[in-house]
Amino acid sequence: MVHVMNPSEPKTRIQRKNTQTILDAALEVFSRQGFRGATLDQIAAEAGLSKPNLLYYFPTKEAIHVTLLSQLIDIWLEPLRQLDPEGEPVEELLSYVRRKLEMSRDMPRESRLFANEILQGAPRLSGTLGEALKPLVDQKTAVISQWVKDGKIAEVHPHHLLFSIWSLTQHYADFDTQVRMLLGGDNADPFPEAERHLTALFTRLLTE
Amino acid sequence: MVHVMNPSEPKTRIQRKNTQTILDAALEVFSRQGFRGATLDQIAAEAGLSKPNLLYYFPTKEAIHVTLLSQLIDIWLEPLRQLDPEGEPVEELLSYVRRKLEMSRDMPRESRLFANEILQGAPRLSGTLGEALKPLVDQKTAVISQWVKDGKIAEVHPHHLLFSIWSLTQHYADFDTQVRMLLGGDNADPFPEAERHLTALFTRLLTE
DNA sequence: TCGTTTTTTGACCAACCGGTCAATATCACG
DNA sequence: CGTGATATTGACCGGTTGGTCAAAAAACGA
Repeated sequence: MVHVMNPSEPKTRIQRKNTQTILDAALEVFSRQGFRGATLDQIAAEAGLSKPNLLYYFPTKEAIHVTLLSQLIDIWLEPLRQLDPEGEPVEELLSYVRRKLEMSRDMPRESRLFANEILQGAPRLSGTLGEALKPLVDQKTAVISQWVKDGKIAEVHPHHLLFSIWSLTQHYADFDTQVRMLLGGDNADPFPEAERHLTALFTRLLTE
Repeated sequence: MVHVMNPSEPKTRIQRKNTQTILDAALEVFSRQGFRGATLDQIAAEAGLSKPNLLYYFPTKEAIHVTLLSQLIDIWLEPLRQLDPEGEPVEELLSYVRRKLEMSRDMPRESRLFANEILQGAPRLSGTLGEALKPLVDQKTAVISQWVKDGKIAEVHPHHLLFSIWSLTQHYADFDTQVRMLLGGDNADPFPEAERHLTALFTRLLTE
């Protein structure tokens, strides 16, 4: 057998290191160029490996992409999973916003990879989206809906509340170029101010 | 001279029609695939023309893309230009939100084209962005800043307020696939509910 | 109508693309 | 050390891509 089929359980130390190097380089390139726009040569150069060497660890270009996306889904949904139905509603939602914003700050490439995929109509993600994302969202919107009914938070449409949280937080990763250009010449970190802004925004929205 | 150099002033009726057909097809393809992911064959097929015929009207693939982007900038900034410093602050900002949301509904391809370009680091747009977008944003944030000082709207960071408006409204175009998937099996139009949601959100944010 | 200009296209090209393969280099281990 | 398994690579391949060109077709104007 030539290709490492299960990257999460590589046999040797070298395999573990190189599969990780490749995935990291591929994340960099795919997140900027999209699937079709990225080339194996770009990924190989970014990884410091030769192109045939890439294809020693992954059978195809698409296999690299699929591996990245399937790893992404779990990471991506984790903050929403942590939303606790038993917690204090406003504080739970504000914590969720904070966690999502931290992910935009610390994992902007993952955010862009996801954005690229959705922009293209989610051709390689629609399956996973329906299986993993939708059930979780249905479950959590039901929780939010109950919070509204109980008068614990102001009246909001649960789905559109989630859309708002996603769009506002991911904007700072996906549109980073525009954000930094408009916030002035000094390359100050926009995230502290973003956190204050979003905290105020959602506090006013949820407590009315 | 072979190529039509100024598409806004074509000589003949055929040129006007075909340049427009090409730009429309290119918008469809570029907005989904990004610049590198799109091919001239795809655009030609979408336009119902032959590939050499495309290159009779535009010298290169990049020229088509640049033409689209430069046309886009004007359309894209128009709603912000209409923000009237003399108007009623809250109503002005809510109208701006409404105009941006209408653009997401009526021009989703333009929104995705813009998103794709920023995601890639705005390599073909950074110039125009600095010349056209930044001055306008500086001017309008000053207006918003004054509104805050005068106590006409609640305290908000002007730049981040604009980022919020952009991300929330454009989300419904750029992430349309995800939005429709999560809002349930029936393909109901999400925009009426989105407008109610965003109106409530910004009303609560701005009037505190 | 006929000659000129504009438009369209089939055939073609060099560069690039994802992927293969046999040969080579390196590693792990008794 | 030696030897088998693992890892790496240069050379190569067929298909695709952006772009060219000369010739044909269509539109236009007198």
